[in-house]
Formats: sequence, C-alpha cells, structure tokens
Amino acid sequence: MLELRLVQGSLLKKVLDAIKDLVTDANFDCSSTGFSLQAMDSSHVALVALLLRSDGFEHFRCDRSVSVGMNLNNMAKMLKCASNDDIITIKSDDGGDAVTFMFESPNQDKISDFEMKLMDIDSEHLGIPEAEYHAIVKMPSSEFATICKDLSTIGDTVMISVTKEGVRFSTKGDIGSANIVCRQNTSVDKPEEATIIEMQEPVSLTFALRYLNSFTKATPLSSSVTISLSSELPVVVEYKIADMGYLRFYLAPKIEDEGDES
Amino acid sequence: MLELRLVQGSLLKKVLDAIKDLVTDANFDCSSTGFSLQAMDSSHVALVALLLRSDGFEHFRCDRSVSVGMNLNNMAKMLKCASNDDIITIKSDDGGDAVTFMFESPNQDKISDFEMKLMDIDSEHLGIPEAEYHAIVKMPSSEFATICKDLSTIGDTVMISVTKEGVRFSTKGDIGSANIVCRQNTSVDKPEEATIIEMQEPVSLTFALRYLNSFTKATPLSSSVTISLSSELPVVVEYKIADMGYLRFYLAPKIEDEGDES
DNA sequence: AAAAAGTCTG
DNA sequence: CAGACTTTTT
Repeated sequence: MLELRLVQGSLLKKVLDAIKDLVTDANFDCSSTGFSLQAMDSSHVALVALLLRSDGFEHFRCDRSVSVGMNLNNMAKMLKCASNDDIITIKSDDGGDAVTFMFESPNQDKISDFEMKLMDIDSEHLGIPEAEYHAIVKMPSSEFATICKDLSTIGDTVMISVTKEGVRFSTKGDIGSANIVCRQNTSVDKPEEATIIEMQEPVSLTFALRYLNSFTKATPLSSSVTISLSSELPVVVEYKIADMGYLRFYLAPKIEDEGDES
Repeated sequence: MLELRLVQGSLLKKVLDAIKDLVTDANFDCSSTGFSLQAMDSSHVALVALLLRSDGFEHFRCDRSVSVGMNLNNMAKMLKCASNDDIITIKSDDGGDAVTFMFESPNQDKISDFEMKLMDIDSEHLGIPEAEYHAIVKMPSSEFATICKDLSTIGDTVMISVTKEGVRFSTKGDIGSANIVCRQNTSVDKPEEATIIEMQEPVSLTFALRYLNSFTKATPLSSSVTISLSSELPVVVEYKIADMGYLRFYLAPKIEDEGDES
C-alpha cells in the first residue's frame, strides 16, 4: 500500500513537465525514505534523477519498497487536470496494476480521481558516484535558461569555462559565434539572484545545447540552478525542490576536437 | 423595418463567438418580443437556442415579425470589427436582402457600418417543450469548462451523475479513467461562485465531450452555467445573458452500453 | 504544421 | 482596449 499526500501539488506537475519530454517511461521508486526516480533519456545520453523526500509530504505511507512503472506523458496529462493549488495524493495497492492520482481543491468542494495503468519497465539502476567537482556554479535558473536558449540560435554546442573571473558560455555556428560571461555576484537583493562560483581549478567542457535546453524545462521548480563541472565527468545540473529534494540532470561532455556525431 | 440598438455590443460579439463554430447558417427571428435564434448544429446532433429580449435593447423597433437568414461566420467576422465598448445597431428594411451592422464608438468619434447579404435558409422550427428536469446543477461556468476540457484529455464521453452528494463527471479512455465530483457549495463570497444542486431524483447520463466543449465557448457570456438533466431527455446547458435572455444548448444523451459510432 | 488561447505591452 | 506576440493545443 502506497499513499503519498502532497499539499503543494503544483510541485509534482512541474516535475513532470520538466522530465516528460526527456524520458517517456520510468520507474518511480518508493521507500520509507521518499519518492525517487532515475532514468536515462530516450536516446541514452542524459540521465535524470529525482528525489522527493518523505518528510516533504503531508502524509507518507509506503509499507514496503516498491517500484512503479509509469508512462510519463500519460502521467503528465493527468496531473495537468489538477489545479495548481490542489492537494495531490498518489495511491497504489501493493501488487495492483494501477495508480490513482487524487486531486482535492483547497476548499474540498471538488475532488477528482484519475486512475492510470502501470507498466513493467526494465531499468538499469545506475549508482551515481558522489564526485568531487572542480567547479560549482550557482546562478539564477532563468538566466541559465535564457543563455542556453540564446546560444542555441547560434550553435549546437556550448563550451562552459569556469575561471576565477567567472563562468563563460561560448558557442560557434555558421552565422557567427557568441560568448556570454557571468561574473560572480553576491551583492543582490535576493539570495536567489546571486551568481556564486566555487572553483578548485579551472575547467572547460563542451555540451550539446539540445540537452541543456531540455534540462531548463525544470526552471519553474527553483529560482536558482547549480551546475557542477569536472573534467571528464558528466555535468550535473541541479534544481533544488524546496524542503523536499532535487531534480538533477547529468550529461557527458563532448570530446573536444571531435565533430558532431548527430 | 428593423432597428435594434444594443448598448453593450460586446454581448453580441460573444454570442456569435459562442455559436459560429457549431452552426454555420441560421435564421434570426425578430418580433416585438425580441431577437432570437434556434438552429441545429451542422451535424444535426446539438441544438442552439438564443433569446435576446426586446427590453434589453436601448431601442427596439420591429414593425412586423421577420426571419433574417445569416451566415454566422460572416456575421461574426463583421462583429469582430466592432470594439468591445461600441454600441451596435442592427438594421434591415422589410423585404430587403441585406442587413446593416452599425458600430458607434462610446464618444461618437467613429461610426462604422457593415452591410451583409442575407440568405434564404430553410429551418424547421422545433418547438422545444418545457420539461421537468430530474436535476438542475448550477455551477461556475469556468469550472464546467475546465472539467469538460480536462476529461476530454482522457476520454471522448462523459457520464454526468447527480446524487444528493453532488454531481459526478466521469470518463474512461485508453490511458485510464477519471472522476470529478463537485459538491453543493453555497458558502462562497460571490453568488456566481456557488455550486447549487436541485435534485428531484438521481440521474445519470452520458454525453459526447466534443459537443460539451463546443458549448463552453459561451463561458465569457456568464459566470455561471445551468445544466438541466432528465433521463431520456436532451441535457440543457444554459448561459444566462444578463438582463436580456439566454443562450441554451441541447444535446441528446448517448444510449448506454453502445460503442462510439465515430 | 496550423490554429487557438493567453499574455504582454503600447 | 487592441494589437502583437508567445505559448499551447489539435
């Protein structure tokens, strides 16, 4: 028996909007710790990791650890039927082949329940090693989204270079090239507007903008984003989910001086 | 001679936006009582009935009862040329083959007139019998629109069931099923936000969501909608037009246990 | 890909 | 209030 009650239902809606274009089907893993998901994108290039800790739910009942496979597009469709101020409850019977999403309006006048068939999904559960990162950049998520969108009008890849001066995003394409440099800046009104660069050593890596632009679908989840970089390692783009956990995206860098294999 | 002067011209614009997708050509019937229309939709499944009483017009002259046939898409096009705060006057000479729409800006700075050719339209004028309804649900029109839209992402038809507990909208489709229950609720700030259920006996009927979604195009006309249900009878979905009349839609229920013939 | 809805700005 | 634009939906 599974019964998870989330007062801020809009969080779950935003999570699904953020990942449904990247991953079509995935297993949600539920244990007493929380509700989590780990899945490769359909082209097996990027990895998505979601964690919603149990203490972020108003009510969290999970009798035994289970893995429930869902089609994320269908799940997103159903969640779209919840209002942003609805309370969402996820229910599933052990051994059952369906999950129920219940939406309660704040004043309890309208109660909806949507039932969805579960799927059997093979998933290689990859252990993601905790790594030391050469550089960690924290910046406003909307600014990161704008940079990725702007640069993709010029080129297909972005080189992210972190130095003491700041973080540089550069691209090159048929029509020209572009560089956007963001300096560290902590003297802002609100902490979420800050740009903070923690650098152990300079690092410079190149990524496909197509994937980064997918990741920025998570922008509504958090006003800031953290980008962790180490040479040879996949970048981690993390959106914190207030009081509950995170949505992280992993993407391997392109090897320099190599053409696009797409 | 026909001359109808409507100060709140935006009402007529909204009426045409609401029905032009359902009905292509129709006769408007004008008598000393008012301005009305009754027409089947192009697939002859739904019926539209409009009434604008003469006393809602600033000036209402109709020497003898006439029926003027118009192409509603063309009429809507012309009305779109009126500003929302314009005064609209409809004029037509007896025996003439055209109608004139005159738009006056509130400060009289701009006066437009648009002339449109009339059409000869055969119309079976159906007498709609006043019926007793087993259940009458009044609810916010925007909520009804949202429910119909949400459910149509899951299925093609909706079963509307009224019990003492409230009104239930249910559907079933390939990806799952859904139920939305709205309870009676009169303790709201504004009367138009109330949900009121008058039930003589429980009733449960199934309708094609495609048509209900067309009906909800009338949502801008009124903040609440009234849904009248009786077994075996067409549902009536009514949007009151303040101080003037109503726009009603009639739709026959689907016979239960029958597959979609679409 | 086209249409419709919503949002924003002038 | 309207036009344009963006965003979403079919």
